[in-house]
Amino acid sequence: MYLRYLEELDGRGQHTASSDELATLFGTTPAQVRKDLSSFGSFGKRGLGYPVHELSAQLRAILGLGREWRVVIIGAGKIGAALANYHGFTDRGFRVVGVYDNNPAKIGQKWGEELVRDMVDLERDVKRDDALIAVLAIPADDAQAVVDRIIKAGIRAILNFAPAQLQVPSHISVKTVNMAMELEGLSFALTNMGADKGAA
Amino acid sequence: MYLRYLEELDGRGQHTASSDELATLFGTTPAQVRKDLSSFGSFGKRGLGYPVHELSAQLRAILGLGREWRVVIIGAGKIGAALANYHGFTDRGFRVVGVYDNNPAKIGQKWGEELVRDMVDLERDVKRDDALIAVLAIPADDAQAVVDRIIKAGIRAILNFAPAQLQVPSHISVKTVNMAMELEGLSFALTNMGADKGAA
DNA sequence: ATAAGTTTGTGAAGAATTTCACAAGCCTTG
DNA sequence: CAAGGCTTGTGAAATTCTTCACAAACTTAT
Repeated sequence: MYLRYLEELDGRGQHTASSDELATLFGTTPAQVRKDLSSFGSFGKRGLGYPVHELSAQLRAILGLGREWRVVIIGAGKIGAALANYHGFTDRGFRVVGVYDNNPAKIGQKWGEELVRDMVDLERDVKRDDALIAVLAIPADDAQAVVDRIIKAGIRAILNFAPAQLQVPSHISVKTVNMAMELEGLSFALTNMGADKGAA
Repeated sequence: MYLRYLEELDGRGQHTASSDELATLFGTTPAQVRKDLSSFGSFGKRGLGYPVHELSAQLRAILGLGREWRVVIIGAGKIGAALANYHGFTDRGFRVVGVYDNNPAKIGQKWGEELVRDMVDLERDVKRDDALIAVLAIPADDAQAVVDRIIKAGIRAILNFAPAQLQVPSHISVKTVNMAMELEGLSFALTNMGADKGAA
């Protein structure tokens, strides 16, 4: 989150930003900003603030965005397409090296610059292309079986759009995004407005 | 999250579930489960556990899922399409009452069961259809201007896919989903593996 | 009906996170 | 170069969240 805003400021040519400015920018407190950043190092200059451009670079390094990550997308549906077309994705060094589906009607079709491949080749390709990240955009019922396969093939992180909790060994990172759940959160907020002390 | 698993158990015909069972099911502790649920009421039976079907119903009520929420989708791209096609969306009572874009090439096109409408009609339609929730899937630069417009028209909650922090009055709920950020989190986890005590 | 075996709900303890507050440090001005 | 004005970095206090532990309560078996 810090990185996103810092890059925006950097793009506008702003050279420094104080913790106060950053805090109001994304809805937190100056103390929080300073504590967060201090846990990775001492980036600011007293009396002046944080150097926007330099701090951006530092954060990119911390996040491991200096290198290229090879990504496979599993499930040639709308979600995968949205991701692959998304600039903020390729701009960060995430390169799609394969798109997979098990629907014969989709296999072989053009899909952006790639062709949709058959899921049976998944393991082979993951190993050959050295992909470490997988985007999972398939039905919930199929998710766990596919996860087991790709982990064996060498995948180490999964961005999961299937509405299912995945069982993985502890050395595998999983981030699950569930759009229905996000909307349910909004429904809750709308339903309980006023009862609470104002949900933001 | 609780609701998702309880409905799954319910579908399998399971009548009760203990906090212990629920905890292992979605990776937390029994104490956490009991504390969480107890903050909304006293649903369990001692010696037996929680009644799966009844608790599901209670949670749906708490989340405000008993009613129909009318939703407008702004931006007739892949993300909006993915959402509208998604069952977990309509099944929860979220009904799409309009899809909007400002691209003349898209306006009037068929889009699921709806036609893509012109953004200039957004305010009028939101008021007329009494939509309270908006899904924002448009470029970051346009996001704030659109948000200002739809809030004036009566929108009270926003699911935001634009990579931008939205400024809204405190009575408006916003949930921002940023796919690039999720991937950056995975990149960080991969980069810092072993240094930490094993990121889950 | 009683006893044995579970499991909840919840105060209290413990851990983690956030906020406070201020010394130390940097820049600018005169 | 010294003084005044900001802003960071960080211990300590305050708050919030999680875990512990156990009495109360329910079910089942005999």
